[in-house]
Order: sequence, then C-alpha cells, then structure tokens
Amino acid sequence: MPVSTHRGPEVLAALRSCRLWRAASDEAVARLAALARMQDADRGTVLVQEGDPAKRFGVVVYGRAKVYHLGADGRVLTFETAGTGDPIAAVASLAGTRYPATIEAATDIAVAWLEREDIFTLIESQPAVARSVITDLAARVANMTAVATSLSMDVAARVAAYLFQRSLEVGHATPEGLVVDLGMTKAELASSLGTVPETLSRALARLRDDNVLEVRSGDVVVKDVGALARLGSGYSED
Amino acid sequence: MPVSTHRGPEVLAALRSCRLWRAASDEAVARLAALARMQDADRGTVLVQEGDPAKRFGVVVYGRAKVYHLGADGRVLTFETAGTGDPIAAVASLAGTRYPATIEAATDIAVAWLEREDIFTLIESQPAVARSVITDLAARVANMTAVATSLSMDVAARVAAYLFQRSLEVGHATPEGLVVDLGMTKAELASSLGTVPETLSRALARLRDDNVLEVRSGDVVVKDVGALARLGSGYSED
DNA sequence: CCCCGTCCTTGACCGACGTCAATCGAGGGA
DNA sequence: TCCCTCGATTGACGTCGGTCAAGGACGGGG
Repeated sequence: MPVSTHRGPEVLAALRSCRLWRAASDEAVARLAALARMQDADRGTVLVQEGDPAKRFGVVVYGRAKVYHLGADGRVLTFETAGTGDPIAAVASLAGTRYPATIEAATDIAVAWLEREDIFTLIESQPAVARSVITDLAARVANMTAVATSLSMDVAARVAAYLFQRSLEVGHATPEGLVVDLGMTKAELASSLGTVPETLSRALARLRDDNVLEVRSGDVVVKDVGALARLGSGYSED
Repeated sequence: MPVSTHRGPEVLAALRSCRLWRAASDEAVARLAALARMQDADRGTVLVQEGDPAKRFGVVVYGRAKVYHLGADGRVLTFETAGTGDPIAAVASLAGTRYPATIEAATDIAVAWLEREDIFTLIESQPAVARSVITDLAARVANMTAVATSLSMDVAARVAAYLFQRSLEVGHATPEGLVVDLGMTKAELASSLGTVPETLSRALARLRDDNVLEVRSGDVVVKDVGALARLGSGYSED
C-alpha cells in the first residue's frame, strides 16, 4: 500500500522530467506542480478506463503504469509501460475524446493529475512548449502506426522486428554474441507483440533452430542480426 | 494527366480549409501559400515512400491520396484517404522521423508542399494555431490506437464496428431500413479493415444470414443496429 | 531437502482467415 | 447485340496462431 511520503520535491522532479514540456522554465513547471492533484494507488488499480470521457491527464511520479486494450475475448494488447516522468492519458485529454485504452498501475504508483486546460495555459505562457508537445504527439502517431502495421505481419516477423530494434538499442556485445535483454517477462513481451506466451515461445524456438539466436531466461544471445532485420522487414535502421 | 490550371485561389482555398491551422488568420494562410511548392501528379504516383526520411509535408489541393502500408507479402493496409484540404505526411514531418506509411495519388492530384519549419513559424506568429495542431495530432493518436485495437479483433467484429460507426455518421432512415452508404468499394473497405475482399464478403454474408442487414452493391440496409453495436463491441456511442 | 508457485516450453487440436480458382452479374464499347 | 472487363461472391484448401493441457525449470519457504 502506497504511503503519501512523496512531498513536493518528488512531484516537481517527475514533472520536470516530463518530455511534453521539456522546454518549459522551472518556474512554469513549479506552477504546474502546484496545480497537480496527487493520487496514490495500489498495484492493479485501474487508473483510467477505456471508453470513459477524458477530462484530465497524469504524470507518473513513482512506479509504473501499463497502458493496454482488453479484448472482448479477454486477450490483452499492451501498448506501453509508463514510468516516472511519463505522461499518461495525455492523448485523449488533449484530443477531448474518450480514453482509447485502459491504464492500470503495474506497481504501487503515485500519479500527479492535471487538467486539460493546464497544459494549454502553460503553452500560452511559454510558447516554446508547443513545439515539444507537438513533436511528442507526432512521434506517438508514428509509433502507433508502426504498431498497427506490425499487427498486420505474422508473429515471427513481429518478434524479429522487436528483437532487431531492441538489439540496436540495448544490445551488448560479448564473446558469445550480442546479448539483448528483453526488458520484461516473456508473457509481457507476448502481450506487447499482440500474441500469447505460447506462440512467442514457439517463434523464439524457431529462431533458435534456425541458428539466429539463443534463448535464455531473461535475455537472448543474437548470433545473426542480419537475419532479424530481414525477417522483420518493415522496420529500418535508425 | 494533371494540368497546372490551379492558380493561387485554389491553393489558398485548400490551405484555408486545412484543419491544422483553422485558427490562423487569412494573412498567415496567405503567407503559407506563398511558401508552398506545387506538385501535380498522375493517379498512381507514389508521393511519399514509407521509410524515407521526412522533410516536408503536403496539403491536398485537388484530388485524393491514399495512405497505406504495403506488407512484405503484398497485402495492403489502408489507413486513410486524404481529400482537398487534408494534410498528408504531416505526422512524420512534425516528428522528424521517417515516413511510417506510403502515400499514393488515388486520383490525379495536386499537392502543396511545405517545409517542416513553416508550420512552426506559423505557430510562433499565431500562437492559437498550436492548439488546433495539438488537438488534431492527439485525435490522430486516438484514431491509430483504435485501428490497432481493432486489428486485434476478428474480422466480423471489425466489420460490425465499422458499419455501426458508419451508420451513426451517414445512416439514412428509409421505409426498408437504415441505409448506410459504404463510401468506397468493397475492395477498398476490405483494405481499410485489414483484410481481403473475400473475407469481407463472407463476413457481410454472415450478417445477412443472421438478419442484421441486407447487402447491396454500394451500400447496406441495416435492420438491427443493436446487433452491430454488440458484435463490434469496443466501439462506443458518441 | 522437499514442496510449491511461477514462468516457460512443448504437444495436440481446431477455428479463423488468406489464397486460389470458378462463377456471375453489371456496365461499356464497337 | 456481343464481348470484355471489373467487382463481387462462393467453394475448397492450407496455414497461422490461439486454446487447452501437460510437463519442466527455477526459486523461495518451511
């Protein structure tokens, strides 16, 4: 159970590190912090329910939140995991639509809630903020587009694409090969890729049999990065 | 073959009707128009190639453009069709990433191209524009999220969800039932829903057999709207 | 040391859906 | 009027992948 030990400094630090207004002055961020309404929640608490009308948005102060869609058949598609400083529910709030996804506390969590208008007020007082909000939102559209296109590929390609991208980001060269930490459990990864653990396991087993990689508990050892790039075509080098 | 008959007025009108800067003054829009570089293209021309680095964005002056992803297996997922006044390639341009989709002229077309910085300059001179850009982008994220979640449903649910939403938008009550124009050929609709014409045809046939609707050439007659809502659950009334 | 919970893997099965192919209108020229 | 084409429909078939079920492997607690 979360205890309300987070005093101002924590909130301020979280808001300060939020990408949306990285161009804002410290004073402006402090003003935001003064407006924020704090919420502490236990792990598993639903913070935002898909379909509800959006009125406010949050910034994670402590802990992690999972953004997902719960299908009619019970299957879960995970879009994102938000940590300290990450905005949540910002999109629907800015668009004025209903929340397009559900957000749940993945750990005990503290969230600073702000009103939709607060960010527009901030932009008026600090026009440079508009730019960072715009580029962040645009990047989100591009991301979601990539997710949508990847869902039209088969699971093997999605896995390969993910591992390829991941190997560029966190791959660590060792004598035995390129060690790539998955960053989450295989069950969570399966959900991020829009599939189930069994299918993910099979896809990884196939890559192992084809000598592309070795599967270990929390990471994989990539032996043929080119093969990953080829199989996951549609994703590019950046 | 497009002829360059579009003089200034057409370009101006198209830019004026663009949602992104609907708050901008006429003078500011005229300034944009002066910066625009025109392109005329035949139907079928690829205007933007998925994966290319984004530097500029366009506004459709005349004709229609199709935004899609071409899968490795040749299957096409259509995201959007842009008409006069609609921005194209704006997202990647604003985000500074590579284009996440391909854009092709669906008819002979005229496009006004602008530089990424032009819109930021506009925002600086007319801060109110920031708000419309932000809400439009946020709405796009919500849209793409809905597309992604719908791709995780089965085809029957996607068809029902589409028809339900469509019946709210353009449904026309008649003695025989609620007539809903599809707005495109069935092949195009199939591509928008991430499937193929055969499967769409079967899904519609099933709805017909279940007495939910009647299938006609370019439209359907809905007899049970509630059933559509139920089958396509995940979409809501707005 | 053993037991048990959690995570992962593997096998068997089957439903959804994409592909191939044949058929059938509905226009549109010549 | 006769084709010829294009879009739509329907059948047959194969494969991808999700579900159910049965083990393993690891780790913590008694």
